[in-house]
Amino acid sequence: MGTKTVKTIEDIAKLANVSKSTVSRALNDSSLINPETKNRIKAIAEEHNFCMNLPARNLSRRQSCTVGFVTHSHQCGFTVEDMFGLEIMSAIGSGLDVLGYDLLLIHMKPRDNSWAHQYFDSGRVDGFIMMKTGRGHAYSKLLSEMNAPFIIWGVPEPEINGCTVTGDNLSGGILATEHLIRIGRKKIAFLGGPEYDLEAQLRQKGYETAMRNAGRKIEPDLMVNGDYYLESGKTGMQQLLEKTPDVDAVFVCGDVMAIGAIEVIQKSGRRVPEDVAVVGYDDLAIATYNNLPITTVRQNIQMSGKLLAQNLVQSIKTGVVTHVTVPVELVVRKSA
Amino acid sequence: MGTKTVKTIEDIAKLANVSKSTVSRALNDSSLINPETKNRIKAIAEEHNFCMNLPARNLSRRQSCTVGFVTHSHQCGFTVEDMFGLEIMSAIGSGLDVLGYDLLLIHMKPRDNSWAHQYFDSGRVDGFIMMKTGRGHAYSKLLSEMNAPFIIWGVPEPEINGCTVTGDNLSGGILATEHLIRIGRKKIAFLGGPEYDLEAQLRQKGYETAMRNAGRKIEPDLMVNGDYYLESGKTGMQQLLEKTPDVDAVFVCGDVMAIGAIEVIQKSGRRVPEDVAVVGYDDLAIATYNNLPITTVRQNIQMSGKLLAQNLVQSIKTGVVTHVTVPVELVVRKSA
DNA sequence: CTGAAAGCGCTTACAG
DNA sequence: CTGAAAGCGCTTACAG
Repeated sequence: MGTKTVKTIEDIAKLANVSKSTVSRALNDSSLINPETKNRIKAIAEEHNFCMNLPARNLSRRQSCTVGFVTHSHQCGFTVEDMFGLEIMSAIGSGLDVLGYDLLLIHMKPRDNSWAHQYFDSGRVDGFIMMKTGRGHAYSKLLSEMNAPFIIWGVPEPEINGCTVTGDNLSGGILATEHLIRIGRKKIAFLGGPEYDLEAQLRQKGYETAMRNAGRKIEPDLMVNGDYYLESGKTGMQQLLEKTPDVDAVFVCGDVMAIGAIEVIQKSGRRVPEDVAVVGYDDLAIATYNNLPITTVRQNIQMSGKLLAQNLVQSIKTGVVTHVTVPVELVVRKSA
Repeated sequence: MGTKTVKTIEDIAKLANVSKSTVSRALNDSSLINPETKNRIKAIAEEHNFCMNLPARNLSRRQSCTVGFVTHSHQCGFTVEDMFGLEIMSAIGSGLDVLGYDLLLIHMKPRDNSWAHQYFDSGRVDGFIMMKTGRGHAYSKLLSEMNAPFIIWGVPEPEINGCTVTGDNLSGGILATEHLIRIGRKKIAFLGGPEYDLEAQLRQKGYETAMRNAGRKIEPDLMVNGDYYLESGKTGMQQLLEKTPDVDAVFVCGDVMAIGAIEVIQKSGRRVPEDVAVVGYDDLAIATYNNLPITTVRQNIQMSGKLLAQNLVQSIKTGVVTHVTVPVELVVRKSA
């Protein structure tokens, strides 16, 4: 509770000698209002530093102008998805701000699907934003059944009937691989994501495309799957080194795994990038801040956040379902 | 809008053949209600998957059950405060959840103080959480003038009249330094924060305390200020190496700066930790994920988030202003 | 224990 | 162009 005396449109109405209907219209820039009256009212509001009660307005309009960002609980420390998600969340916030929407954090607990009802049916949020996860389908179904607008960061799939925004994974894979080819590497390996992961699949496709375009063979011994965690970067790289000791480059599907890979390479007595060049993916903060700054494929996080915001709000307002792909770019640092 | 037919307490009232007052009381576990009636109503609500409209309840109760987490815009990339803040935000979310409060993200723009009015006077949030910044005082004053409850992550200061939660910086400094002494280092340097920063001051005091306790001299040549950014870790370490080439350990006031310091040490031809041991501060995700995992002082982020949540809500409800210090612990990894 | 009524602070047909 | 009135979906004195 503040200490101000002018707190409702009724207070303004009295000061301006009009009805609160008129104040409401003036403050909402209704075209029905006499311009002079409107300006007079606005001036009074301004003078008193008036802020309309938003919950009341929202109740009346039956909307919340708020969207929920769905996160998992971070009890067990951070994963890549968390880090990437955290960075993008910030961008989403800016994007929503200019649209007059707010961002609410929603923590969903492990085996609890009640968050969707709790936040949507209660009128707390008008829609949801979530990062793609393995269980994306389940959540997507849940939300569709509730008729809740939502948008997902991830590759569009037939089963998911909400909006999507994703990076251009195919181009990303090509860019990374072409860079390694360009700097003269002969045995270029691929350290991927989980098999079911569509983003990783596309990055792999990019890798294969670039290899073929350069007249290279795709060798199964040069390809291994990871799961985006640090540990899998280490074990994956270990395997690659064992199968192909003279490997001289690796395109790793995530920056965190790339860090693991670099560690293993160095431990094996090889130098990065001299003996083995490493390209990562995502351009997380740790890519820059790592001891050996990582050459990586940058996802345009600012633009992605903005698009997630805009397209979700559009979907809330009109029901239009969109799918967009955001361009990526190669950022050359020291690891390749 | 969902597709359900039972959406208001009035719908439930009809089904149960009672008034909506009674439904309201039953669902709110009022002691006035006949237990049988209460159970009957609850069963009906359950059966229809009923979710009360929270904005309406909040409007009626004149509260929002929402607190705002104030962040800066991240246009120019991440800084330590951002990374630490991001991690703690997640913990705050969990903490608020069990109290029935929601977390709203507030992006404040560079030279714009309107966020406070916009979110508080509009009834959008009941209070604020913010990370300590150089301009903490200004914001603190702003919020106090509005009578807005708030809590700050940072060292309490007379000018700041809201709640605070902070790590035990003094102990942190002692722990880090004692570790370096214990592992036999002779020339232990201190790479601090900005001079005005109270947290860094306390860490420095911890360093000095541990040094004195061990009968060491405090040598100005072994101490230099940084600003938490990567770059200052590099330049700071550079200076230390020039002033004291045989420095064999450094306590760095932040993990990001520690990464910069390690890079400079290695570039100078020295090994970490063999030639120069490095202890960081914060235990950010990057401390683990760094190429050379960093020995650091862990701030208990989970507990801190929980306390920030609990004490702010308490302050909202009762006006009580609290100041708490959270214990820290040393995490030994590879850099020292 | 329960209900009718007023109220939270807005918006918006409806009437003028 | 403006206002009186009903309504958004709850809560909570007040009366019984």
